[in-house]
Amino acid sequence: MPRWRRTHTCGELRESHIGQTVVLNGWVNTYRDHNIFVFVDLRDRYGMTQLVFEPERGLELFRQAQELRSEWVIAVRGTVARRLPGKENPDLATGTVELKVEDMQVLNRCPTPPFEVVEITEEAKERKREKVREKGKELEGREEQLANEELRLQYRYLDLRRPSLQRILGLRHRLNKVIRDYLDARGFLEIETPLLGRSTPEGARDYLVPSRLFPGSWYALPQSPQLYKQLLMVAGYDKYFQIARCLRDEDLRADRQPEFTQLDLEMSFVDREDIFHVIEGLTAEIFQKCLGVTIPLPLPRLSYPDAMLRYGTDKPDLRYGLEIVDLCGVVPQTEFRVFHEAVASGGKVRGLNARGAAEAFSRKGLDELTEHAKRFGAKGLVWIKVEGDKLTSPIEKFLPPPAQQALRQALGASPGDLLLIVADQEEIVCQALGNLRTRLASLLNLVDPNKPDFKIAWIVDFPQFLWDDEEKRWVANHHPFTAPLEEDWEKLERDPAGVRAQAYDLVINGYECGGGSIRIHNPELQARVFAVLGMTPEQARQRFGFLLDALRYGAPPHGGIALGLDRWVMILAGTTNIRDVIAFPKNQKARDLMTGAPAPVDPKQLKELGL
RNA sequence: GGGGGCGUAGCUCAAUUGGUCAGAGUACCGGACUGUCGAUCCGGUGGUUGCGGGUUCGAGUCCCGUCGCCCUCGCCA
Repeated sequence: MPRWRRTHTCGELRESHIGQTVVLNGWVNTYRDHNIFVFVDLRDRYGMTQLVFEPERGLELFRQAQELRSEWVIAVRGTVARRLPGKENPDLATGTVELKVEDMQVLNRCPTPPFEVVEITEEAKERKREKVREKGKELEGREEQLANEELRLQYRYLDLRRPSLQRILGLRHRLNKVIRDYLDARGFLEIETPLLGRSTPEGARDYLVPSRLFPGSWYALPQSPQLYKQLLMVAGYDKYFQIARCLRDEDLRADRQPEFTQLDLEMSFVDREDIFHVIEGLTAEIFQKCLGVTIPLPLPRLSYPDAMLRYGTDKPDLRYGLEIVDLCGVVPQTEFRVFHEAVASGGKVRGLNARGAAEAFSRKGLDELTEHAKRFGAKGLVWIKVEGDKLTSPIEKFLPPPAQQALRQALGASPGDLLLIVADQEEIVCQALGNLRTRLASLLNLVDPNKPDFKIAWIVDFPQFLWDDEEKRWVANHHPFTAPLEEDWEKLERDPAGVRAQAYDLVINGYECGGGSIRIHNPELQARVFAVLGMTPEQARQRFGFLLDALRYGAPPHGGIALGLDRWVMILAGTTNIRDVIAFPKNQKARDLMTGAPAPVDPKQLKELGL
């Protein structure tokens, strides 16, 4: 091999190397056999270099070159040469030179791959289109499309050869490095915590691991290192972080995998502002070093109630407006029974203004919007088209002139606008309008996928508890160790719904990218919170005894946050599919199509585990 | 568990209302070609239309079931 060890990578050669004898190793990306020349684009993760084979270098070598096929692995030795004038390839970083091959070793052959690994850049496509146009031919409808994702996941090692996936994994590496450097420079310690732990109630479904030595007992894989990091605070490791794998046995989504990675972080002797400060600095650093984008600081903050009112969600996409407006004040002037009934029964009437969108939606389009709203529990959707000084709507006859005037004013309506209104219980109004808002943004192309735009905000003042109608009890909104706002402590027992938590989420472009809180460091307060959650002291002791004990042994005030790194990479990379940012992801049923996991095991293994 | 979408050649897709429709591009194989770069040109191989059943003179197309994949609701402290 030493004779064939590469001297350069496939992305490296430039005009300065002209005349040098070099060795390249890589995969055959494409080959072009011209009878008297063979061109090969040799690819590795650094780039691509054009190889030229000519018969005068030896017929044996040339015949070998004609045999080359996609994805063969080869080593070549040759002389770097300037390309002929006018034959440069502007799509390649190495496009001014080529390698005149003098010797070659086929390191491995490859059967015809199940799908093409070759990736054509947008620039190359555009150049091709231009060429076709010059020749006066019609542009053929041949657009590159990726093979079925199922197939690509099955042959993940082939799909991962694609430059765009290699770029994303490179970005992911860079993100990890920026985080480690940033936190290291500020005195944080990276500490690992166990994967085999104890199952805790509340929260997501655990992945369980049977114990061989204690038949019938189980470890749980961590949903997050939450408890351990609090214990580290008690232990005096006042600035901790970990890039930690977390596992939750819940159903998957486009932005959710059963195993994912968090930047887990915790600090002692801090309040919310200290956490914000660290994370805002880190956020700016990440965007600067990964994308060269400057994020203005401090980051804006939005209270949970405000977010719910204006955007219908606690993770609003702030890249566009379409803000929701409360219209309860306008209802008395209308004669629409549905509005009056909603308000009378404690519900809300709210709407939003899709500016200039009246033309964009036909009757059919409006029906589709209505269907969309209904999917989230709304009984209907009121639409109003603003046409000059006239309002066109199915409920027009219930809107006397004063009501029309008031609606226009409340929603800031101008001619050409489309107003959409939902009346129902508040939760449903929020869900319906919140989802309508994102739907409209997509239909109206309010977000340009090719123009990087990052709107980052903190969501604060979450409620401490939510009522679980199924279990008929209060559940922790964030988690049971979150500290309530001090001024709300007195409400704990008499008005749980009114207790605000010292919790915060970090939202980027509509994705929840982080969440954390100031924790409870006082065992009495912790016991009171457990009580609200319906846990008896005995249950609390049984489940979290070690934490309650630790809090008694000199726990410092502390708090922290966890960032969902997979989602960060998604946003940095501009993809909407979490599988694009994980080297070996699971499919939607949590299967690994490449290895076949999960799979049955040998009965012998089960017997050893007492199963 | 519910809702929606998809499944046709190795790959990406097409195939009026059920009626020579099983096709195109690409890949692959063979040939031509003195500078290509998604090479081009000529020719060829390649299909149990996911699987099973049904309706029909006739099913890729309609019906029922089933499997797989994607999106989504529930779920995800």
